[in-house]
Amino acid sequence: MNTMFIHTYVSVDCVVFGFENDQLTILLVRRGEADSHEKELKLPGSLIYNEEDVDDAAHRVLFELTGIKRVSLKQFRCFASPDRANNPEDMKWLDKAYQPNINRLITVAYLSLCKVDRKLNNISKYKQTDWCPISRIPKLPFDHNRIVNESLTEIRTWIENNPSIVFEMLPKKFTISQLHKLYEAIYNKRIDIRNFHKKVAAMPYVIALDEKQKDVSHRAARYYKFDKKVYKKMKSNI
Amino acid sequence: MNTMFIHTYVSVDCVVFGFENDQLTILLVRRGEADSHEKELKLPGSLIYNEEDVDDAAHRVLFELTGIKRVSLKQFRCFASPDRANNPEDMKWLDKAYQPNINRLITVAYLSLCKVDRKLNNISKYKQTDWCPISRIPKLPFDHNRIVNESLTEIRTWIENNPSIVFEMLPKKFTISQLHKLYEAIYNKRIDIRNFHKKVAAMPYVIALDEKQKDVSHRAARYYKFDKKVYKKMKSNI
DNA sequence: TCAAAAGTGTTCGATATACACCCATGC
DNA sequence: GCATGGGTGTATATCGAACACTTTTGA
Repeated sequence: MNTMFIHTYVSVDCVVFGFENDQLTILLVRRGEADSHEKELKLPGSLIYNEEDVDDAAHRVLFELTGIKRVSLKQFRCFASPDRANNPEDMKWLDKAYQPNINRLITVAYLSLCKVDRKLNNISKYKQTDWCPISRIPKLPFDHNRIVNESLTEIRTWIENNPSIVFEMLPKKFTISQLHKLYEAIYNKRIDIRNFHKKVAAMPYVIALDEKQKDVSHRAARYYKFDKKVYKKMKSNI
Repeated sequence: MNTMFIHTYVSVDCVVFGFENDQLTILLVRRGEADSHEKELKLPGSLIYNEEDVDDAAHRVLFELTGIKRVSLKQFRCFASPDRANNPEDMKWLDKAYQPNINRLITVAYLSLCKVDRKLNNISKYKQTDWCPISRIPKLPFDHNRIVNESLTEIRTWIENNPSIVFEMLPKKFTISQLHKLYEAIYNKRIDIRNFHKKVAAMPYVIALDEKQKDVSHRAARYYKFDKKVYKKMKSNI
């Protein structure tokens, strides 16, 4: 056996964005099994199986987390530095979680979006999951902090290519204000609200509903919904 | 040893674009060693070594091909379908070129740009290399045709993020007409020449030289050059 | 009546698009 | 003098950015 070439395990790691309290948040899971006392958080991920494509593995991880089968996912980079998994803590965890003597591990990073009010599958192998605001991401194992940082620029280019994905972070019925704050969080800058209204009015796939907010101590905001069919028709007409 | 998870070799494959006869071309290499009678063409690539990052492996492959150490490279996707390397011909080639019993192989695809008049390292392990117009790419092994197709959309987003890279496909001195035809090839559409002149005039890093074409049977075109320093300074001022 | 957030138009500058003729050179 | 490609300007449409007040509601 020629040992000159790497023969390695491959994992996927998913950066799942949500939106809560006017902030982008990321879904983190506790590393360690149910009975473990490990406290450290990490990105949800998994080694990939035999006979499994990386895209399928990422879908599997997200299905285990959220119960959603057809989630939007974007592969954005392979991380393969030889020393990305040689921290003693990380190696110990790999030994325990998977098997001993994983000498090298490369990972393929994915981006995904999710509504934070979604009931997560805490019954699954992830004993605990947490939405963590991006301004307060703790030190994560492996190169997960780097992955998170790179995902923040990826999310913008993704939205520019496919504006429909932002609605995956909002409830089915949402107000312009919510959408506005979401855009402000994603681009990390103030966006003029009047220009924003115009921008939304130019999106034929954002449909005004008759319904309004109730029991708010100020003028009630109108609800809107995202219409997938209108979006697809519009996109196919380009 | 848990065999549930893949334990795989990893390769890099490079789609190197050039520009010749008003067409985008891709650099292909003959599969098979010097003494082989194999005729099939493939993308240049290599398994990655122990202790080597994928980015480094891609740089190594391009250095072997072109002799350029600091070439621009963009990782754009990991291809990991379980059946991407199970064509008998491809498996036979893997056995010969690397070692027997490579049961699975995932690859990380890179995009790069090169001047076609560059002297290529035909002395290297690639016995023969060919610039092949993208309109005439033959059937390639593995999923290399798919990789090429996806690279064509990647090159545009790359240029939009970094307009300086197109000059890597042109000679040091070039005419507006060459640049114009290159943009037309990349975007695969006609671009109005007067508007294009304005666009170039708005690029402070494209510098007019005093020199003009000689011995052409029409009005001689002025030469221009790309100024890296001006580009970097401009970019840092954003 | 006050606090708090919703909703609404106009102007300006920059940028992209459409479009046609004269110029320089070699043969 | 003609064929070939080089080089030039103007008018219009579109898009993004700046900017402030009135409306609705519950407390």
